[in-house]
Amino acid sequence: MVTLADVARQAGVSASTVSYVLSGKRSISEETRRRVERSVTELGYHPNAGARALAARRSQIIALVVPLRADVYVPVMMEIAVSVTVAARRHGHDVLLLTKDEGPAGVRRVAGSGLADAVILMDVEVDDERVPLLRAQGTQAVLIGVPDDRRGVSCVDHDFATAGALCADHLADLGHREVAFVGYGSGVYHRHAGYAEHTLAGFRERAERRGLRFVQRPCEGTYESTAGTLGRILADRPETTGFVVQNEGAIGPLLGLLRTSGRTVPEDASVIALCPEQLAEQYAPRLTAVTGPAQELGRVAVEQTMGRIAALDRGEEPRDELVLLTPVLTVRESTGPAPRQGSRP
Amino acid sequence: MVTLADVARQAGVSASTVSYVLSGKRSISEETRRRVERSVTELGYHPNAGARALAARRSQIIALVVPLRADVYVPVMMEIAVSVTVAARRHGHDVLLLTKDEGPAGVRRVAGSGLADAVILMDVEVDDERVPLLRAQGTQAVLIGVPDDRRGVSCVDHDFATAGALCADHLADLGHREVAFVGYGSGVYHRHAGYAEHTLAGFRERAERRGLRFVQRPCEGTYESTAGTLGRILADRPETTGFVVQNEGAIGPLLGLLRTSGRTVPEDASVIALCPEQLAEQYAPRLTAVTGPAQELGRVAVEQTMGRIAALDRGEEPRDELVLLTPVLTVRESTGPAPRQGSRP
DNA sequence: TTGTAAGCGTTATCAC
DNA sequence: GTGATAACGCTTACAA
Repeated sequence: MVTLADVARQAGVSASTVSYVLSGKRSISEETRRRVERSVTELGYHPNAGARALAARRSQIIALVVPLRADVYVPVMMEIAVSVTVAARRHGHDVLLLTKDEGPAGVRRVAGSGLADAVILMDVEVDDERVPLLRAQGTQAVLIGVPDDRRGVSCVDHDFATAGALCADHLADLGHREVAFVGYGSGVYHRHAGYAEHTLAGFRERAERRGLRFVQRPCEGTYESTAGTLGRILADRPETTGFVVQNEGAIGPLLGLLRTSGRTVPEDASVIALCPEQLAEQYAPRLTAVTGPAQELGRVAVEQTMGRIAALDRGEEPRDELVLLTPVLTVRESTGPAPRQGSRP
Repeated sequence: MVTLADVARQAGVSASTVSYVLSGKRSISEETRRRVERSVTELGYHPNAGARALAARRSQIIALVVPLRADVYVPVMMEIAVSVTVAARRHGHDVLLLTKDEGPAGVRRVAGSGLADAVILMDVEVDDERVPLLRAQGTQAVLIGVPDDRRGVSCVDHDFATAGALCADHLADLGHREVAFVGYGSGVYHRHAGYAEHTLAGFRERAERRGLRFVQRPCEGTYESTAGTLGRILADRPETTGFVVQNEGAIGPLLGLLRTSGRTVPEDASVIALCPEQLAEQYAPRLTAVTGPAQELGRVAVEQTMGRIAALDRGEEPRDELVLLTPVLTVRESTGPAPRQGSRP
């Protein structure tokens, strides 16, 4: 193994000079710099990560905790993980992959041992038990998701309220007057999951402002529950022509059931989904959808992480940020102008 | 930060004793062990990862290189990544996530700096440029996939030949006599991608042995190419009743086209896919499919990695293994008995 | 069974 | 602009 000392010897300078050439933390004469850089490449020197971490008290590693089971749509999770990795590399950091099933212990371990300089958590719960631990440990952390108490950490998430509002606007723009919001199972709302509540609130507020009549119905996402949900909607409000679906599991069944009930999409009924693009593209007809920028999520999380570490290096207290990313509406084939009143039998 | 010395002081023993209690590398009296363990928990001691890596010359980290783009079906990739992480933890190791776009440089960096003790590569090409580098560096490596020259590394992959054979057997068992293999685009075969060639060879060999008549047709996986492929098959061999599809992109189109051509699956034509379970479950009808055990792939890769590291620790030369995992055939709704001869118009 | 001490390869503080 | 040198926190012969 090639060490700093080896490079120093062959370049005819001291070890500290080599170190400073590499870190750029003090001015070096052109002459010396060149000699050192030459030796570095000639010998194929790579600074030892352990030694560096020990001396600098920084590992240049951030830990990323991913959910073990696919609560999130898996390709999106992967997209976030990869974008975190790529962004971290741009900042000279590497990413350590942890699974959520290690629980708080995993976070304690990597932060406590100095293995990671900071952690990024995915799949955050409103009362996530890892957050108080992070705070107590003084571990720098960024959450992808927003817990109730976010003191001591930074957060980034989709702007669900805007997502909901975009749906209401789009349907209103198309002339729909009577619409339905097919949400998650009622359990999700009972535990006050932020993404579900904010979406609904954003939708509701905008729908009211635009003068839409609407119903909101929970839905478990199975075929049966979707059938039940849709049946009730059509029984209560037979004039409903616009549907907003947030529950990904309900999309397929809903499309099938609408067809079965004799309604053509988008001629008789418009459907707009809150889901990833990949998913929206996959149905027939392809779905008009509101989608959050998954890669941005990872990139911003890394920026926030770096910001916190930098603050610490300057001896400042890191700021607890909250960034909400604006989703975009992509119009595809599943939405169209509202049918004329009474055109259905 | 709590250090070894802190623990030693409060337990009234030397630093090395604490170290040995923790590593179990020499026998310790019950009395001492208890005192040390008590201090460890009381003080909340976590061994410093950098210091440990520096002194032990082992980071207890393995690097996992994942493809950046979804050449592989993403959920499966994620499943493998997670299973690698979980398996590594069981062996006291952590996983560093690298993306393939860093190329050979990434591998050189993490191994050269001692950041990782070994690397696991996904998405391996037959003439992968990272393999010679690994060999030259003496970096311990395990590949998920099999390159042409696998000297100096261990490999684990699906047993594609068996997968192909299982397809032939199943169709033969159901009484089909005339079958078609819808493969990948011809480019894949021209560059001799192992998974494609081995599957086809396994299928062919077994089909011949079972007396099946068959054609093999490449297919790019788009709707248009699938239409072309199927059209040619039905023109050349109108009596074809069994289809094997390896190209995931071609599955949806094929099912749609068979329907359009007036053939009902599985009454008129049987379709068997080589794909992940999740995908097979997702079509209507649900697909009979041959699937490799993705989680096993990750687990075995980690076992192989640990084996190589252990060999090194014993001063032995690590053995270059090749493990092929047997896929399983799951019968679902897309295959059935061959229709009676001439039952089609 | 336990202790002493010499590294491991960097970084960073002092000096010059 | 450059060079000694003392940490950094742990592992592991070597002694006792």
